[in-house]
Amino acid sequence: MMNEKGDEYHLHLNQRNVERESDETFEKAAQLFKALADPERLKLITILSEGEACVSELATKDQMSTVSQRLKTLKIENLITNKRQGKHMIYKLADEHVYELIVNALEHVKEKHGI
Amino acid sequence: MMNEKGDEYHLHLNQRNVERESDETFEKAAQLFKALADPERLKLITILSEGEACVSELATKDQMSTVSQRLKTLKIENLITNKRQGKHMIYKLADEHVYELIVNALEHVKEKHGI
DNA sequence: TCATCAATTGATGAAATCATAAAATAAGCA
DNA sequence: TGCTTATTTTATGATTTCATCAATTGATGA
Repeated sequence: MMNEKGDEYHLHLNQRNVERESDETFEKAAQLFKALADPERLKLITILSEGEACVSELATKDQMSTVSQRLKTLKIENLITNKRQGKHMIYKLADEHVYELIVNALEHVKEKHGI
Repeated sequence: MMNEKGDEYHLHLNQRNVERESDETFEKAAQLFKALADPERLKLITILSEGEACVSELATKDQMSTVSQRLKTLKIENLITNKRQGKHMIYKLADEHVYELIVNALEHVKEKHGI
């Protein structure tokens, strides 16, 4: 099959705007996505999008440690924050922005995979 | 330290809307995020946001294989599409939606990490 | 067939995940 | 204060999953 100009093909790109973002930014963004790259962590965020909750509300007794670890992962990426209230540690979303990110992803998934 | 109601704390949640999303959806969304969880793949998407490009535009000769693999990862998640044009395989973003997802993430990162 | 461009495969090393057990933090009470 | 319980976090190690590089294979056009 032929294309418009024989086999010639080059440079559709408008000379690289990429460098506007630093390597560090890409690195950090990748880490953010990594934190989101787990269905259980996504569930946690979805739950927290309805309101704050403490760890025992988010986990049964035998999942505690695992859930706590997941929350830590999310916290490191500033996706959630926590505060202590007596014996409880209460978690909530860092901001609405976070949830929108996930809603977008869920939409993309439903659209592209046709769920 | 005391909180408002002694040590009592419970259920700030408005009864779980989570189940509106199926496990499958969370699973797929997590896979999507996984595909985005790599700085090099994010760079590729950013480059492609400026226009379509073939593999050799995206890679030096010795990176070809690696770049090709990254593109495949992105394609599996329907983040990019490709078409053949002669010997070249030309890639582009699946839709603008995709890029917005990343822009959101970059914004979050810059805001929270203060870059 | 030869040269170019891209995709796939296989081997290797690095990283994430989960469950278990131990430690930290806070509160209640004698 | 010291002891006990409730809640959450951290450390450890086994397992699995991922990324990368190099080499091979496949596809296209001359």
